[in-house]
Amino acid sequence: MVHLLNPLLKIFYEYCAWIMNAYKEYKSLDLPLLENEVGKFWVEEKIFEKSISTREDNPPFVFYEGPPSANGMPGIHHVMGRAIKDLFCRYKTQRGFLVNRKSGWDTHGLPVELSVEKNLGITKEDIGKKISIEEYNAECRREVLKHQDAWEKITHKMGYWVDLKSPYITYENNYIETLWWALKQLFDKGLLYEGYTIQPYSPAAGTGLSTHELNQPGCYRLVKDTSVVAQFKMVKDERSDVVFSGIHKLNNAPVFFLAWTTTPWTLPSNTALTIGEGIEYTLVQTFNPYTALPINVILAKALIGKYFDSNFENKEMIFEVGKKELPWKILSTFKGKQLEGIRYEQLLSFQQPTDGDAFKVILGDFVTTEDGTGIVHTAPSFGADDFRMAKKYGLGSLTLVDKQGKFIDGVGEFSGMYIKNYKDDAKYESPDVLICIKLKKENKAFKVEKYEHNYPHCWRTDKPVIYYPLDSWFVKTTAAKKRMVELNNTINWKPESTGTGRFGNWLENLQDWNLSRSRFWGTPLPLWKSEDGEEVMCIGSINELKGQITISEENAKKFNLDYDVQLISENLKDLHRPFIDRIFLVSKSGKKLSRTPDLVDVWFDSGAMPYAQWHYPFENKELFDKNFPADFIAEGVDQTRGWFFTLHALATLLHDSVAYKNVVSNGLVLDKGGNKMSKRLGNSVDPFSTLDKYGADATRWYMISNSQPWDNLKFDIAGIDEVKRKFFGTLYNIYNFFALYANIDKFIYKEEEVLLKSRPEIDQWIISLLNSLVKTVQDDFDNYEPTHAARTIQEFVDEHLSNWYVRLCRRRFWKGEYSEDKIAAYQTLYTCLLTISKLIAPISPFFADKLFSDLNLVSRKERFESVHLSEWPEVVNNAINQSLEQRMQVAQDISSLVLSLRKRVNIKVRQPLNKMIIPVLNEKFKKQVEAVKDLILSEVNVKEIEFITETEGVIKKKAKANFKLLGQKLGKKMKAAADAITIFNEAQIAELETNKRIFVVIDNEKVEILSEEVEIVSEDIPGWQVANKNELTVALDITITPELQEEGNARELVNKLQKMRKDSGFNITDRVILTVEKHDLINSTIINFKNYICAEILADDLQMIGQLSDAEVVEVNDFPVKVILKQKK
RNA sequence: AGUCCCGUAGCUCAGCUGGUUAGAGCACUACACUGAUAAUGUAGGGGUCGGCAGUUCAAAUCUGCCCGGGACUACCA
Repeated sequence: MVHLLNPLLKIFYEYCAWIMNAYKEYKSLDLPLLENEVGKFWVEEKIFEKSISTREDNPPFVFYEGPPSANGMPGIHHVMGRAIKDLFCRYKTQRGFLVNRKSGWDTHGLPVELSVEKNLGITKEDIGKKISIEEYNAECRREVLKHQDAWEKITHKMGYWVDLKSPYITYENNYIETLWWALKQLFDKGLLYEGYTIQPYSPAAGTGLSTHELNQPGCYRLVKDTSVVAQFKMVKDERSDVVFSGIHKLNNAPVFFLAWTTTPWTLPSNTALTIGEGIEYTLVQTFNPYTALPINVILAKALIGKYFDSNFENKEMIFEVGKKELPWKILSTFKGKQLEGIRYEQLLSFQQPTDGDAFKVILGDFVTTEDGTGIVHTAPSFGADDFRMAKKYGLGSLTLVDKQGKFIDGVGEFSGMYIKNYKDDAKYESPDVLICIKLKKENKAFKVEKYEHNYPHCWRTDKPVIYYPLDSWFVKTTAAKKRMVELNNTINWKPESTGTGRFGNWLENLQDWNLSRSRFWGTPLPLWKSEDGEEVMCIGSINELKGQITISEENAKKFNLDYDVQLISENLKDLHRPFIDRIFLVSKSGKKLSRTPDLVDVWFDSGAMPYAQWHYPFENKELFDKNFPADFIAEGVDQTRGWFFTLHALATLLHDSVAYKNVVSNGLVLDKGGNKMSKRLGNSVDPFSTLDKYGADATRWYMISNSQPWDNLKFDIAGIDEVKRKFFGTLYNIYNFFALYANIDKFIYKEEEVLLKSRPEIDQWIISLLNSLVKTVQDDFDNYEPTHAARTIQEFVDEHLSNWYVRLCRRRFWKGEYSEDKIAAYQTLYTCLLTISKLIAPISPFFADKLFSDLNLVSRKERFESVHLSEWPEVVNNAINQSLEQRMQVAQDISSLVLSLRKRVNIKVRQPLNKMIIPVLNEKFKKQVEAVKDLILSEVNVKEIEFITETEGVIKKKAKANFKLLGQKLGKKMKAAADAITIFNEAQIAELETNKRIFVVIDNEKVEILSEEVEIVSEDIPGWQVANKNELTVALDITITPELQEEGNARELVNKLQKMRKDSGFNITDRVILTVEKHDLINSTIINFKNYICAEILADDLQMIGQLSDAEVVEVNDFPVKVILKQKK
């Protein structure tokens, strides 16, 4: 790897490699360096482009890129999201699909505007005054792609394959033109309409506020407002008979609804009272505390305690102003439902609504009995809930406050008063207070008090916000609600719950889509309206607009307008404001139409990307047809009601189709403590430095394997390190091991494939596992379950390939002739590595490609220059051998048991032992073990396996209930039966085995138990050290005979001498001469194992001498041996 | 407030349609391996499976309620 730093040296080495036909060997694993190199290779050889061009005629797999805003810097969560997108696109490419990946940039919207305002030190009010809209928008255009280079850098660095050369950009004219086309489609279908909506509005700033702005820190503040419980007088008629009939004849006092408000200024605009359908209300006889007039009031039963003292209940009905003892008495109770539709007299009748019914009781689901009276004062103009209710019941509204925040004319003494002190008037009197005084005097206020609560404030002016109806254009999504639900049911959501739950519920409660934004930098609404509001024209293309301009030119003189058509046309090169605002059109009836100044919600921009990215339908019609709908999209779960929704809504409305067939909504990336990352907290992870340090592959692998994409990821750098060590380190070691010996033996895969059945058992086994692996991984990717795929691959590499196959086969690679067995070993390992390179390619594209190339450049087995152009491995079903996999599992289990037994009695593996004993309960099991006997014996350094059967009489059997089978059969008796079975004696077990059934008495009832309902295991061999795992039992003969001791000593000595060789820096092939000082405890070992020792340490001579000076001392099983090891020249 | 997700060992996560010793990796401790070695393996300790009820012969798993973390949406008269 080091040599790659120098290009000349690199060429030289590659030349050498070519001449020598050798696999590259590495000194260390440096992922970032490797990725850098592979990344360059991709660029130079245009691998990404080729991955598309070579599949030109294949079926497409359509992917949509959700456009990021280049206005902000990429964060680590983008790496996460893009890793998911990338891996499925790469996988489908490997599966042979044509996967086009057009990138895109989201360029409009508030964040851009805010950052421009911050940069220029201006506020929204300055736009059009201190700075022209033209200059402002030019600034936005510059600002928005500020970080584009950073985005491109991270894209390359993380190995995200997306076509950056021809991105769609939402501010471009072509893009906007498609949006207009879409809007016109909706307009023509009658799905675009103008209406009121209640929005947070700052009278002081004279602007509506987005919820985004309202969520700025510090906007909600604790304030003290005058609150009032007002009395709304009930009208006595048929509807209210239910109430009046409950009043005793002697009581002639009027009946009032009590409703509480913290915004008394909205009371003149009241048009309804809302109650809860299921809430219980009471009619209470009492007095007005301020006037002492006898009254009857209605309020929620649950809230009586808030206004009445239980001490005065049912007291004599006498009261004077100023007294505290307010007597009260419950006359009757009702369910909310019974009160529905009852009318009341207007509280403050300055004006009457003209747009609908008013002053009646309605039902609303939002009413609670947590505070207030359980009856909600409803002013449709000043509350979103109120507005919704008004629409539902066809209620009229009153908007007696203007946009400056003052009462309009015709509100009596309040006319012209500001509802809050917006002008910082020192002598300001609050109409809230004045209204309350008035109500008190008129016997219409039941309780007035200061109330402290949280109320939103404008973050620019620090003044209270009000909710105010504003003109807006809507998309009538509710018209297609049913269809949207139906289509949604055909979408494959990952996870499913997001689709059915979060998204599904959202669709069920769908509201019309408010498109209007009163901003500057965004797609202008292509709507021109006459002054009287009666005629509206929607423009669907630039050509159409040009045509209309020509017509309007002729009319310009009529309207007395200075109209420079040439200038206007030139300015059409930019469809943004302010140019577009200067255009006026003429309606068919000859009215002047001017543009509605609103912009389109940016979510419309991105939701229309399937069409707009191709400038459809003005161009690329065929291309669009082939690329709609998408097979796959992926974004964060926070986009559920954002992009996922707008895509779906537009596709449904425009094409009666889904926009995407499969969608992965991934979770958030949190810090390692599970907190949201934020710059403020300083816990955000910089993606650049992370990728620089750990590499993209390790980062991607970590992200994908650590948690399911839709679970939040607790991002911990240490986890990446672990992945690097554990997974890539292991894989790298395996490759290096392979390369080392393959180069020595000049294995370049030229020989004929050794038939699978001619290969040793262990080769067949790993190939079997490998094919099972391919199958699993393929299924996982097909089902959009990348985490399981990654974990399965990881387990295969770690547990099976490295820790079992390579470890057990090491000797096959470095011992002996270049025989068929050796070739089989090479071929097997090669196949595993190459296949793995393909399986991991979607997740870790760099390392995979390097592995692929390193193997393939020598073998030339594949005709592809990159793994990403290669074909997905085919599952060879008849290579999968379940019983082989099973018996290898048995071998692993037995080895593990023997090792644990050795551990228990503290005998190291280097000490050979004579035998182990395995009880066999059936012939099949015995055959299984015998097939893998040699592997086990060499692995655990034991000389023999002895099988014992019950005929020898040493096995102690135990019975255990099969809960699943017996539980279903016995039900309540299960527990007793299980206990009975556990204490079966040998005779009972024997009976069960011979007769295949046994009867036991449980709860005084005879119960038949069949042999298949019981598991029989041998858990113990009396007198032996045994270990169990499931049904498996192993006993170990731990007797160390003098012969075994000597052999153990010999091995120990060899081990120490090998270490000496290595420490002395001898080459692997150097010959040596060994001299050992005589010692009673070691002499016989050396004599008996002389040949073995010499062979292992490559000694040509071994001498034993009485006294040895200048000797080194090595500890051999706790006694010191003096030796001299000399290199033979 | 509503909708959805998550809560299993100190940490990160597996545990399928309920079935009896609740698993892995990291970390920790001990030991081993030493011709894949700036690697690796084995063993051990460590868990009232967020809490409480319920269904069931049997609940980490199913149901309800509650608590905690998160996301989105809507906001309080």
